[in-house]
Amino acid sequence: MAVETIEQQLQAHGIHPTAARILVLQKLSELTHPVSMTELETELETMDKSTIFRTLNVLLEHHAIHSFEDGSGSTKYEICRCESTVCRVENRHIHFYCEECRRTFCIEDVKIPVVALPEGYRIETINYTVKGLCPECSKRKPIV
Amino acid sequence: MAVETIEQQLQAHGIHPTAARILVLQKLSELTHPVSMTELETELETMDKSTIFRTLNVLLEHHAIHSFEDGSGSTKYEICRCESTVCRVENRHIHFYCEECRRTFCIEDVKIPVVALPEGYRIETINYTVKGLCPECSKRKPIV
DNA sequence: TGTCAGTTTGCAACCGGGTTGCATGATGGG
DNA sequence: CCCATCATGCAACCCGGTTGCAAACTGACA
Repeated sequence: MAVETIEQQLQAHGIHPTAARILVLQKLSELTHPVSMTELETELETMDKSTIFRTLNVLLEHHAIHSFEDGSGSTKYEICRCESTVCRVENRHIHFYCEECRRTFCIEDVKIPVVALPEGYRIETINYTVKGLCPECSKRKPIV
Repeated sequence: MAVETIEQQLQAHGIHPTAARILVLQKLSELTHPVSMTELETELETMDKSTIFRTLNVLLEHHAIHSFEDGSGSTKYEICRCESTVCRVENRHIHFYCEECRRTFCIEDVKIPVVALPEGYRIETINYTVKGLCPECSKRKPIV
């Protein structure tokens, strides 16, 4: 993807660029790890929770960002770094949730394996999250 | 697995069989689809929410049942039908969540694809849930 | 069989993520 | 410049999940 401003990214996805949307997308593009709504709330103190909520939904609907559940109890959001405006599910990477330190990792190198479903199912998105111990915590904990 | 009573199943997993635990496991073994805590609550009217909650956790800890997040917002539970008392992740089937009718389907025939993670990660469990439209709803909705 | 410690359960209250209604504020087209 | 429309903040709410505590139960031992 060519270098472009946040505003251009929004417009490319057909989203009317407002201050809130620029700020949220900006923040998401800065962060190197997926964040929850609550984390965004603390990052963007000036912005109301409901605004963040609605902004994230707009970004999601227009496929400017992804969301997924990692089992931490709160949905995580991350910017979509696809070339095109539509991001195919097989291009998305998997995530790892550490049950010890409760951090969520992007495993950029590993893409979501796509299975074949029985006739009739229409796939919209796939959630592939591995849970366990991250390398750091794994070292500290003995093998059972 | 040989035919055995719910009580025996509990004991096989090292769980002290109490009335509540038998009822919950009983109910889970009857149901053919994964259920949320709330659904269990309505199924088992006599039992308190907190009891169900704690019971599910006991069953989970002892690997008598599985849980997973389907993106509906509430965790789903289903009985573990593995031969052995430990259920390997590659034997588990995937789930499909219909965004239209909000039902969760077991796709028994399709097992969770297991990926290789970078050095250091210790895998405990994998959540693989496909979201989209189920065959029924797919028929009713035009292709975009 | 009675007693006691440890376990299980129900009740009530709580927490926090997510969601909504409503009123105000910004925006862009005519 | 004005109005319709969209975006935002505020406050309240909903609901799944969680916890503290006291009462009920259970099982081991005397």
